[in-house]
Amino acid sequence: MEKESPDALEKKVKERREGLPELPNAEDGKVVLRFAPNPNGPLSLGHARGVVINSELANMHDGEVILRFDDTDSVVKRPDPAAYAMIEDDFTWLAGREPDRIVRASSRMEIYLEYASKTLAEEHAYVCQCTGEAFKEFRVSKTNCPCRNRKVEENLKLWQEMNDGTILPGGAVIRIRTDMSLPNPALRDWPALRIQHTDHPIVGNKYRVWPLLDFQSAVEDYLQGVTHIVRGKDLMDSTRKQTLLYEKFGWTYPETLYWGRVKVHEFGGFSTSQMKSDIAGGKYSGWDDPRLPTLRAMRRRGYDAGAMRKFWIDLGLTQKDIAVPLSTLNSLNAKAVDADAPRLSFVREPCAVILDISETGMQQVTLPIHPEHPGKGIREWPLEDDIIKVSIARDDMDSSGEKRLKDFADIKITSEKAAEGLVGEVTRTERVGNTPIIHWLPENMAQSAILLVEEDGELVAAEGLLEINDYPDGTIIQLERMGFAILEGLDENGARKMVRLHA
RNA sequence: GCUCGUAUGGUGUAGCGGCCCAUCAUGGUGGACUCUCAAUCCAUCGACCCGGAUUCAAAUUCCGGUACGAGCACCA
Repeated sequence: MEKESPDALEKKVKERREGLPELPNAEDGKVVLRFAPNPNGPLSLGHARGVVINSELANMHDGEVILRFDDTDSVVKRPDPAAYAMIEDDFTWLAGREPDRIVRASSRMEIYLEYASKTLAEEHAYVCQCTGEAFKEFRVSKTNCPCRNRKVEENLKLWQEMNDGTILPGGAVIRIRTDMSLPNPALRDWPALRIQHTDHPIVGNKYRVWPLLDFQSAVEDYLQGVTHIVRGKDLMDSTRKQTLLYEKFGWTYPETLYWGRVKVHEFGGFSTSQMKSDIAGGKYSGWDDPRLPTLRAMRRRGYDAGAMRKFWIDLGLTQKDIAVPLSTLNSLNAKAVDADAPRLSFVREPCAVILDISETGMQQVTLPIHPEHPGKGIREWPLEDDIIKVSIARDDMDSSGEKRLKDFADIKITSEKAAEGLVGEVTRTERVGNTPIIHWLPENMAQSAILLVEEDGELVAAEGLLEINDYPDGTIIQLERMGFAILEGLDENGARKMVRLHA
């Protein structure tokens, strides 16, 4: 009765792991992750990895994701008050749900300062008044800095002076007392808080001493009960520094995973601060300028959140530094968007051709809305007169000879009338041979339109004629022979506006 | 300089000592289909950084080398 052959039994098929690997030491339902951007601008494609990985991992383990704004620096990476809401919005769009908790570091300052004075009181830290230069020498020579021996009372007094403004920025810093002979120089008495008198965009001048990332993040992860941290491998030493602090308090450090650097080839050199100044300088129209790698810009162009999630999940969670072409994302996005994208004809830089169609006997042309989904219906282009005027793209005029107007007829250009345009002649309506197919529009089906497209870094508004349609704004369409675009209202001249997505 | 990390087809990725003459995706090539330069379909190309060691058996473990990357900020 054994139906399977012994061979089949031995040859079990090896399963390929789908999606992300399971989190180590994860108890379903109790996992807490966090995504912690600096709110100095909206999220970009690079941040998307953090949103996707963390939210996906939380989904897999029935856990929570915290969106934490690490806004403790008001000098180097100054927070943008408008960024908080943009980031929440970006997060929700990409993750497909809202973060379970939202934490703003700047509104938790009292807590951080309390922990800071506690580390001082318990001799886990000290006030260091050396200059950065001076301390660097102690660090490389593995020698203790003189401030290290200060008594607790003295430290507390200086701490007071740091907080009341007596000590100016740069005058002192709080260092965690680790061990100056540690082999890894990055860990030797690392700085935890510094003085900042620059007003904070959200909380103003209320605080004079602000925590650095390693301290703020360490304390907050503990308070929030974060169980797993996924971060860039450039933060490996942060993990080590923070673990040293956790040990002092008797806390257990979360499981930590790392990813390597990713470079998306087409979006090579964009940083949030660079984009910000370029927008201010008028180089870009705003955060949603189609040339930018921000989530807002990509969303505006028609990128699908699910495709973007798949993109990052497929790249996985490895520590390799990788460079991926945008075409990989585009390929996933095309798959996500194609089935719902109605086909339309767009004639860029149109030129008119006069045609006598009386011999064809055709009164209308019918085309599918989507060639693979006939159920979506058809498009009908009425051809009302014997002499009609059609438009074809200037680019399609380049080569001479016959052309086939898609789904209609083969034509050839016979002459040119200065006023009216070109004059053509229908040679046949049936499809024979392989006459090059071009797309076109009859005059009564054409409305003026512009297509916003990036060409060599410039945003070009390509003028042309779009097939008349009543799809609402935001509809992703496929322009036949050109690629995907999204409908976006009317421009100042009343022309239908489109933004190009990708091929 | 010190410390840490990574190395599988063009690009990503799976692989946790024998199911591996290595997975999947993307890409390239050829073909089929198609009144879109899209989509679909079929076929095909193409990789375990190098050298030792352990083992009956290594992409998988260990050691050394090389390459690349990161940290050593009063940024995050």
